Amino acid sequence: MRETASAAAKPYHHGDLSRALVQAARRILENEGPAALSLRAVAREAGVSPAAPYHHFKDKNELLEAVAEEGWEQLGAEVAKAREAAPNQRSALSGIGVAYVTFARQNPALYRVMYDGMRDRTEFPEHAKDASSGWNQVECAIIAAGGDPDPAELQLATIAAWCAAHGLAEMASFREFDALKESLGGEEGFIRAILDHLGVFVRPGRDKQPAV
Amino acid sequence: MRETASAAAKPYHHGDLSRALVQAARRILENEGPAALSLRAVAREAGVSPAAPYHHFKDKNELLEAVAEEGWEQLGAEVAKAREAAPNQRSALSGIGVAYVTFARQNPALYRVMYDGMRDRTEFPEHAKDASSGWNQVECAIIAAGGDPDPAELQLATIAAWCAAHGLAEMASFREFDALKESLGGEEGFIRAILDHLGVFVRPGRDKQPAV
DNA sequence: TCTCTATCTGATCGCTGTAAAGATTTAAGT
DNA sequence: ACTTAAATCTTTACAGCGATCAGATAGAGA
Repeated sequence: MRETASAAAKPYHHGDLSRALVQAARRILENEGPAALSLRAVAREAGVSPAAPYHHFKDKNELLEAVAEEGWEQLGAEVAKAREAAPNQRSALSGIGVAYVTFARQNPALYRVMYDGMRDRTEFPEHAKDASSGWNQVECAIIAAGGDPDPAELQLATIAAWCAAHGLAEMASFREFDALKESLGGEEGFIRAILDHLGVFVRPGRDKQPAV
Repeated sequence: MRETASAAAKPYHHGDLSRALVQAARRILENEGPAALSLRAVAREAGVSPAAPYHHFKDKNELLEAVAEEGWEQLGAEVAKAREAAPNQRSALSGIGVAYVTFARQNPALYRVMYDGMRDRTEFPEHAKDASSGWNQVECAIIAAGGDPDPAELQLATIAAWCAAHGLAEMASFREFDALKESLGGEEGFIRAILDHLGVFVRPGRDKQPAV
């Protein structure tokens, strides 16, 4: 039967296309922006006919979801890196926030695809259930930062943190704020200042052992 | 003589098409969602040919901007209403936050158009410069709530508040949070809890005279 | 009245997403 | 090895989209 699509060397007539399509899509996103991301353009970029993608994705949306999925994984990895790099559990939360917004700022087209996919749903996306997901990591960091929240409180705090980071990710692009950014020591200083102002990422409490 | 958009027999010249187009667009948005909002559909809904809109708007984007503009005005009005209804200056900020998110939740398609227009810009939109704009009202409410912030602090606080509200507006649609919402007394309780958690809308300080 | 200009229509172009049918390659069963 | 079934890719086609342009129409001003 078919192998689990994870291994590479899967020479067919054109290789394992579904992966190539996602990569092509990301290349177009980076080079030409979200507006240029048509299914046909992706097929063209991958060197196949316009109809070929339909053997791997139900429709354009499903391809975009695959692209978004990769984005969420990458974001999760960035968050994890920031968490590990933090000197203590409390500052970990702050680092996560900065990492999140920085990722969004550095991959604006990808971030857009990630959220465009979410806006059509009423169910929280699957990727949040992975242990390595950004969402779970924020939860763990909140627990680790102390305060021993009950489940409802934890969910509330996580939602709040996510709202702050996402909101900032979408607001940070305006030139209008350039002067303020400069006075705060550049982009990262700006991000940190807003997140600190929102307070979610610097909760009171004692350090604890890492929960994950 | 021109009839004021009040429907009548259909003359060759519509009378006030540009307004009718915006209204048609909003009707489509409410009834069929953002995906159905094509220029041709708007023209159809307004009863004109597909090319007619181009005599009033440079392209589709310009029409959407007009729709968004109306949305921002409406949002500004809701915010103003909430501000006036507040018993004191400090609770005004909280009321503004709830009004903002509630507006976004009750007009999701319109809110989407409003922000889709923003995501392509690096300049903060014009509507923010009006005294009645939501942005200016948040600034005034922050000043009125006390704390005497210097300009940079004021800008920071306003951005932070906006991030929180926008982030929440986009996160509040997930069913995953239904149980939490219920336990917090419904949608508004949920909104208030998150915003309170983020703290922006309940800053310390004494009441002051209204600044605007 | 005649003309000018703004507005609206109709036809058209290139692009899009998607479907259906045919071709080709790999895998499975004997 | 030979046949058959399944998976993959191409070709062709269609309807809808944004946009342009030449021409029809109507109201305003001379």
